[in-house]
Amino acid sequence: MLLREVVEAADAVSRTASRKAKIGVLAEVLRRLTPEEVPSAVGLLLAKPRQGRLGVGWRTLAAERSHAPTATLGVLDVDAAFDRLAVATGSGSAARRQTELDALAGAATAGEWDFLSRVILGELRTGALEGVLLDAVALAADRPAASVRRAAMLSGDLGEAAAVALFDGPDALEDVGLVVGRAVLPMLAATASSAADAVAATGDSSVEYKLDGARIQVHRDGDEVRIFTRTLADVTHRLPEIVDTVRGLPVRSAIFDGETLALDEDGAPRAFQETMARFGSETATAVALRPWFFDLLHLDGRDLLDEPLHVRQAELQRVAGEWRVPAVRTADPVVAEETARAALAAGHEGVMVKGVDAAYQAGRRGKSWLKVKPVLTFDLVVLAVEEGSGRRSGLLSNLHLGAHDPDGAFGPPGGFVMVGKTFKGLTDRLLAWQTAHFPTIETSRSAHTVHVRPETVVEIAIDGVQRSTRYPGGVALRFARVKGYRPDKTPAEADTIDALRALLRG
DNA sequence: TTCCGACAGTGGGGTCGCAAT
DNA sequence: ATTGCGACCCCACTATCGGAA
Repeated sequence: MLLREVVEAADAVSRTASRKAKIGVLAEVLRRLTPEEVPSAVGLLLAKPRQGRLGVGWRTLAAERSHAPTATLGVLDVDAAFDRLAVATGSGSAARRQTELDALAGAATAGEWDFLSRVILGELRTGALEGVLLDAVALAADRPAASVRRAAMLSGDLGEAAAVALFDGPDALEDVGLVVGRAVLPMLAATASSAADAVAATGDSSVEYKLDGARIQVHRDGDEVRIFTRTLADVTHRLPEIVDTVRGLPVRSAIFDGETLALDEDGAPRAFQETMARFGSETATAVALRPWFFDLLHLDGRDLLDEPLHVRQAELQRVAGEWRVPAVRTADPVVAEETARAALAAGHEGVMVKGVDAAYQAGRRGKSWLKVKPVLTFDLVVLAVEEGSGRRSGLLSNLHLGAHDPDGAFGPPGGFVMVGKTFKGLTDRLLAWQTAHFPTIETSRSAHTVHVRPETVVEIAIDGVQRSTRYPGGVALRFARVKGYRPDKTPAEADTIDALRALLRG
């Protein structure tokens, strides 16, 4: 298939808001692919190349390039070019990447290059990603969407599931199952405002400590152990101590779901940043990571995915009890709240509340898993606003937030110290208001940023703060979002940098 | 007819490795 | 040695479509 056909389909998908129409367009393209084209075409349509990330970002793409007058590139030509980009490494690789990009751009029309650029950056913005494409595969292959979804989630690869659905017959699709050693998409959680509310929704529940680390999925098959992240990257080589731990468990084969984090000398959890410094490093070993498991998807030849949580937990307790996340089974909101308080007192993030009768829904953000974390709010002052992009083009979106510095510890007394940005929590109405308001108090303007007089107070919710080298106050907001503007407050009444810094020591 | 589940999009801070400077 | 880029950990929230109720 020609790349042009994929690009035209993507353009058609962009032009309609109707999901059914998007699905129809995509299904038509999928039907015309050959088997060997399916994984790369799916990679293009999801802006997730089959090869993974190509080591090319917006900066590398910024160079001016010339294009072909007519469309001759095939889907497999692009796939081959992506192969060459993905393997470019070592001294001189940046120049080789540029050469390769020049060649690809030169073989593509201007419209095709615009599309390929978005694929390479990983942001197609056509309003169709995994969810929509999965339905399109089901339509094109005339198979139940649930079967395609299950195959995609259990193989961790929609491209592979699509190829099976389209070409290998109904039985082959149903036969795609859990394989020890092959990563499965992890189940995700929705948010609840309190442990009591969460238990009210999930009934008989497992209330578990929510740890502030990195998600891990650990597979063991005999002596072979593999560890995957939430996005299914293989990080086995970085976590030898977890490999050893799992090798020591009394199982032949198993798939564990859990979290890993670093503890300090007293056994208290270290800051997320310290866990990540170890988790992300190829060489650091000074800080040990330990696993905490909360689910078991497979044990000694038996898939447990469809078993209720309490059955999976009983098996987990039996084979890896000492590595389990602390958990309390209850339907009592009072007990759930007590557990949440205990989790926080032990230095953890909050709790997860899970219905004990629910199956493991790979890749879904279901209502049977609810996360509960405390929310803090602060009144801060807007220092600047950035122009939005995509659907926020033409609107002032991302706010620069400052805390009051009455004593001048980080600048002139009575000034404001930037502590973070946020674009979250804004409704269309607030975006429109911001866009009208901030230019009226503009002091200067740089490329995409309007700097303003520090007189607009906004209430911001955060999960906490972290140490920062980026911001002058040494502290940055974590997961900041707008709750609403506070026209009733003056900038002098805003919360102080000291109040935020105090959270660092909390 | 109204409600709500699932999705897509919009970006946030921090950390690492690596190549270029 | 330092800097900039890219990948990837963590993540919240709103708008929208279309099936469920």
